[in-house]
Amino acid sequence: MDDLEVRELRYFVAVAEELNFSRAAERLGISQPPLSRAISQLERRLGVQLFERDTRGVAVTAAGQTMLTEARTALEVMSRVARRTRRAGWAVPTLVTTAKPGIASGLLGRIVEVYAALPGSPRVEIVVSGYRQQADMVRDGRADAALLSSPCDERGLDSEPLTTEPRVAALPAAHRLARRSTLRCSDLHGERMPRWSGATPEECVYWSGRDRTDGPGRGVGAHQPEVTVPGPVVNDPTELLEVVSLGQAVALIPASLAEANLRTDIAYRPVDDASPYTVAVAWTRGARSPVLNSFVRSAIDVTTSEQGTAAPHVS
Amino acid sequence: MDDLEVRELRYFVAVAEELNFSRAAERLGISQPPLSRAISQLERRLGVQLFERDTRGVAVTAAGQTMLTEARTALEVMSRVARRTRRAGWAVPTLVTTAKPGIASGLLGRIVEVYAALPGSPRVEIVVSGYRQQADMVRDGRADAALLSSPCDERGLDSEPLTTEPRVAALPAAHRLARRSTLRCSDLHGERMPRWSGATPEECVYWSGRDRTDGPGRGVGAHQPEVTVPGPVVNDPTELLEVVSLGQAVALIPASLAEANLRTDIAYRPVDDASPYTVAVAWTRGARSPVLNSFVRSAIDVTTSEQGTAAPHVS
DNA sequence: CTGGCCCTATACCCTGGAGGCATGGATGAT
DNA sequence: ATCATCCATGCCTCCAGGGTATAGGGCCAG
Repeated sequence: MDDLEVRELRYFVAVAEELNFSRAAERLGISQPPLSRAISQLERRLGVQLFERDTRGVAVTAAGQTMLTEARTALEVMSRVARRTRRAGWAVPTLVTTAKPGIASGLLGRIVEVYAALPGSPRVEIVVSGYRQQADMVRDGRADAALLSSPCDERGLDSEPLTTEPRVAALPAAHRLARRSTLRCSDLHGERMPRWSGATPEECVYWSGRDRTDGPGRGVGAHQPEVTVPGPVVNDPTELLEVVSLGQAVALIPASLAEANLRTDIAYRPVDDASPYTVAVAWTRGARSPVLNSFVRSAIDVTTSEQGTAAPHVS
Repeated sequence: MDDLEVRELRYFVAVAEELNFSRAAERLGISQPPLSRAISQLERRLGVQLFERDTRGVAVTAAGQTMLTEARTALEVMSRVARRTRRAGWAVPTLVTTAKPGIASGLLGRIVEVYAALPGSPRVEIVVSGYRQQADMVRDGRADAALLSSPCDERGLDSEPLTTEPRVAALPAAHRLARRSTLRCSDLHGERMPRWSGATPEECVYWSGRDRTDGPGRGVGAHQPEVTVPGPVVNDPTELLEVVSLGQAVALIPASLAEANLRTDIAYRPVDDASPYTVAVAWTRGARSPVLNSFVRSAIDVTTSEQGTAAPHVS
């Protein structure tokens, strides 16, 4: 019968995240009583109890939990509508692409160069985005396509792999593991791993050699708890290597990065069972306009032609 | 800055579909002037012209076209939030499944039987749904899982194939093609094909042997126009065979249906290049709760064990 | 036990905006 | 020329979302 409104979802999410009506109200820029009322009305309309109010704080019920995830995606989709439409209305049709710093100026730049040379291709914009922002930018419509470096959260996106390369452990030259010629993920358990600035401590596990994404289909995999330890925060690859060199952490990095930074104070060792480092081009699930198609095609063409001429990896 | 509201999206979609403000307003249950104003405001807020009003009717601009698709999915997601949450709030946790009539009572019934016997499995409900409603029911949250018979529109869903079987042409015994031992899709061009009640004439092509779904990834396929002709409307398999027997149409049906209905007045002939008839279990993209996982597992188990003992197909 | 403290819920008022009604203006059909 | 059709504008009404004030109920310090 009655659909929910965006406002209600925002209110609900705020309360569910703050677990406190007053703080949530403040965050929303309204006062507390209207918020209480709105949530009550919401619960009454849905006929479902979303929160367990027990006088000292608020808890989310099971139903509230499912609503929370649903509401988050719904809000995402709603904001995407506006962004996409605005962009579609631009006088000059523009394909917006994004990637993280190193890739944006390198691979993405080359792809765009090839793509822009095609007849009929629109204006292309390259946005450099920060830590793991790429997927979100595509999801909420700020970008049409992105180069993602795995592992990352590809929910809601379609993607096509471009390059894949093994990952190696970067160790201080004097590290005990540096004497081994190859390693396994389990060898790194207990080691401190650098965090990219912007990453939460939990996200550190992404760099511990396992993919976050569950395998599709039958892979009904339970996650094994990771036992690497969050280490110092770094802003760029140079900083990361510096931290390793100082013995403050151990990092898993793509082989090409190791190649480009051969140093006597750092030992690079292949990690056999680490998930490979891949770069993929991604776009909104289901969006397959001609413009997007030919961009994806360009990305594939550029990487396959480069792959053949690439230098051999360090061993 | 300012997010759109659900109401605005509904208004927009109504106008875009009706291409007429008055009719759209009527459909929305409001009068025409507020609708005009709402759309104007929407355009002003987005800074994008959505409609081309040229005094006699309304046309959708390019930007409006993209907004239309975005808005449709957004509305879908919004209504899903409410449905899912309501369902999650039920006192008795329940897994809702759906399939079309024949499959619901047969395969789905057996799957549910197996699943319900598992320890810790919740209450299961089987909803019988009509023509191609299954995917929509999962998309909008009325069902958790569905058995889809291909070809069908799986956008927004994850799925896992269960059974696959060839499709055969059902021909009147006296039909000229009945003298051939095998056919190809092109042989059926120009033939009348029955329509399932509820299907639009265009959807008739789904039964003409080609898949609607574009191949994923690099398959940037253009659709070939189909040249089969919509025939009489039928409600169930028996009716379909009756129509064929009377010489009013020719149908492509799964081999098992042919097997179960061997008749002297109908000839079944394999069609070599028809896309196979497959049944898949599908669920909302990304939803992978333990409950859902084990249901999918049950579905796979049941079909793989049945597949081995299945009777051989007619030839 | 009691008085502050920290929550959320209730009561009451006020205002912005959604919607109805009447009408204007433009264009095509007859 | 007249009418029909269709979208836009102006004006009014009314409700729901929001603010302020306050009540009510646990928790803790003294």
